Amino acid sequence: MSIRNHITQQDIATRLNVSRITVSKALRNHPDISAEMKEKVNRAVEEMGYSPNLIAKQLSLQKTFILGIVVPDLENCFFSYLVDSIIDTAKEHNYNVILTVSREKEVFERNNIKNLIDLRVDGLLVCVSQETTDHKIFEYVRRVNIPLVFFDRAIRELPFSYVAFNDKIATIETLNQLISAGYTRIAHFAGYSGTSIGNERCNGYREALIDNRIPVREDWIIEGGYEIDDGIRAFEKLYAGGELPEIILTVNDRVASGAYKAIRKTGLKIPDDIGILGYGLNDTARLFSPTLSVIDQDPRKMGKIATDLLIDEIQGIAQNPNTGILIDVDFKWNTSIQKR
Amino acid sequence: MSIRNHITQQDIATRLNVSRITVSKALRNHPDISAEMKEKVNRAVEEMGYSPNLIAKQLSLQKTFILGIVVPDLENCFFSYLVDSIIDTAKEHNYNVILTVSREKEVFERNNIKNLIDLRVDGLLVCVSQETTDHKIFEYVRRVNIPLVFFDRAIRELPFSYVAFNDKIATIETLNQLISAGYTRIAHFAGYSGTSIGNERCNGYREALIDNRIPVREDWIIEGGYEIDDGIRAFEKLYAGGELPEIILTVNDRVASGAYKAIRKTGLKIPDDIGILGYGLNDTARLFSPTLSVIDQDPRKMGKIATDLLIDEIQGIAQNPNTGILIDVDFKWNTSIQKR
DNA sequence: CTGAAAGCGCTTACAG
DNA sequence: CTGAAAGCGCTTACAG
Repeated sequence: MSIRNHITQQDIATRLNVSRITVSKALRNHPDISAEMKEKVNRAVEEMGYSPNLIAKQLSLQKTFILGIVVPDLENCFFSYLVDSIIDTAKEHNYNVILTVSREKEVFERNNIKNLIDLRVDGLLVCVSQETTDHKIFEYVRRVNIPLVFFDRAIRELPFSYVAFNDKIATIETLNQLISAGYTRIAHFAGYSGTSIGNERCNGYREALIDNRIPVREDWIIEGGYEIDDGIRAFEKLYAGGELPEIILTVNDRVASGAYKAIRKTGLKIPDDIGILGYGLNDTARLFSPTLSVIDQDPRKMGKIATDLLIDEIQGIAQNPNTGILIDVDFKWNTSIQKR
Repeated sequence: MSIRNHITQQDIATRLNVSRITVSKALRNHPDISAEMKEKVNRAVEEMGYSPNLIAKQLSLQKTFILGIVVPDLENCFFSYLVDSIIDTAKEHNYNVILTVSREKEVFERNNIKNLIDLRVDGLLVCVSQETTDHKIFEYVRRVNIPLVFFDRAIRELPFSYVAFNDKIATIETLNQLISAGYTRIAHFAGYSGTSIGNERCNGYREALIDNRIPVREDWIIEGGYEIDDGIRAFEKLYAGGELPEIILTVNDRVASGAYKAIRKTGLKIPDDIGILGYGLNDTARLFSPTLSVIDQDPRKMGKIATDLLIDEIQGIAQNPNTGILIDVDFKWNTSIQKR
């Protein structure tokens, strides 16, 4: 066991022959205290290596300047970028961040939130796990009156603010752009229609075609999963069907990667013979060769908006503690689709 | 401003008509207290929605069960995997984690560490920024006697433990394997020789060739940077040289991606005409088509080892508070290099 | 301009 | 088996 060597305000006070209150006030630059006393205190702080005990401060102020985060999965770069941006934004406002991971498990999510409440974080940022159906823990959050903002995935019927991407609109706008450029034969490697992400994107795809009076071919909507192998399987199925589209819209970059592999195997060339685009991060897209075109979901933008919103609510600035913000998404036309 | 509604031990005590000490003891399962009293307390906890104030507990225990992390850059998947594994391991031991990012800036690093000390974390995990030259903050950490473990990048002359990859050995073993398979013409797209990573890897490359009596061609060691464009430039330079190697060893996956793009542009095929491998994560490598062969640095392994070591030091179990651990690295022979 | 008192919510010897 | 006392290191009215 180690013994910590921390100087306290009392130590400074005894050295300077004043009371600890004087030191406390001097440190907070209170008008009560003379400039020269503050000067003396600050010098002592330097010399003695004083480190203010924030735990004690938090206890007496009933405020921690800590935000609690719950993400489902840090191995997803999307979330790590997001967390990075949350930390950045929090820091601007002098908040620290305790990070927890739910691994998409409802139990972990619940325990993490409970733990963060016990730690008396000033606010919570949570991206709900895929499993979550029970709302009890969120009702508890409401009851103890801790501000919470959902990001990316929200439970919209609960009285909390949320920030999410406008996937459907983004899909429609992107496809409009491609269709205006002359593309009409577009297939979709979809996620599962059971998930909200898979659904939103697929609905956007359908709507865009219908809006442009392009018939929706059900055999060109291949529902799979979210992994590389799903992309491989989907393309094999499409290829077996005989007739090929000009462009494939994949539900994420991993599925796109699978499609690349499968396409390459047939000897077809991207983008000459077939074009691809996916939802994802432009940074990841650039690792692809040729660079994958992406409906670019900017996690940093989301992190900043969510954090600013939360801090506004903590500080009582926010007008409405139940705001929903949908972020617009940009399309990055990269070299995986020929310009026309 | 919101008013928090937290139940305290006192609230439970008044309801049960006992003193707060009795409640405190019951909650910690102290032998002093009767089973039925504990029963009553636990029921009250449930009914009243008691959330123990960990801040107060930390203050009186002089222990926070919080680890402070400083990473240079969360936008690097390597670090986010690492952080994920740190969080996992910390949780196993009932520790929470406050995460900070230095953005490779010495000032931020120093401020983050100071802030974490003020927050009275029980221990520190830090990956030193590229800029860092001043050791003062680490001497301060030593003086206040807070356990610290360096990971990935360490300042070895300081009296702290560290965990790092054995890049040089890994390079030599990987090249030995390729050379035994019959490859002898191997080029290297190196990082900057000024950085320890660039240096270690390049030295390993040279040593492996020399060990195998293969002449080192200086025109096949192309020093560049760590980005996609550096990979493109490097291959263009190599290609302009006329004679091509059988295999290129790139300093990371981004440089490998650049090489893929440049190679593809010339019409050459991977792996038929030329093979590639790089240092990196196998997960990222799988996005490449064909899948990039990697000297696979497992960040999860590093996170776990570093965290276990730190917690051992916190709990006074560690034998030697100045241990150096070098982690072995595996080679994943994927489809970007033909099997022979 | 300086300080004494009370409090934040917990824990830990110690006494009965 | 239960509780009174002192303490963790800070802050904030209030009094002088």
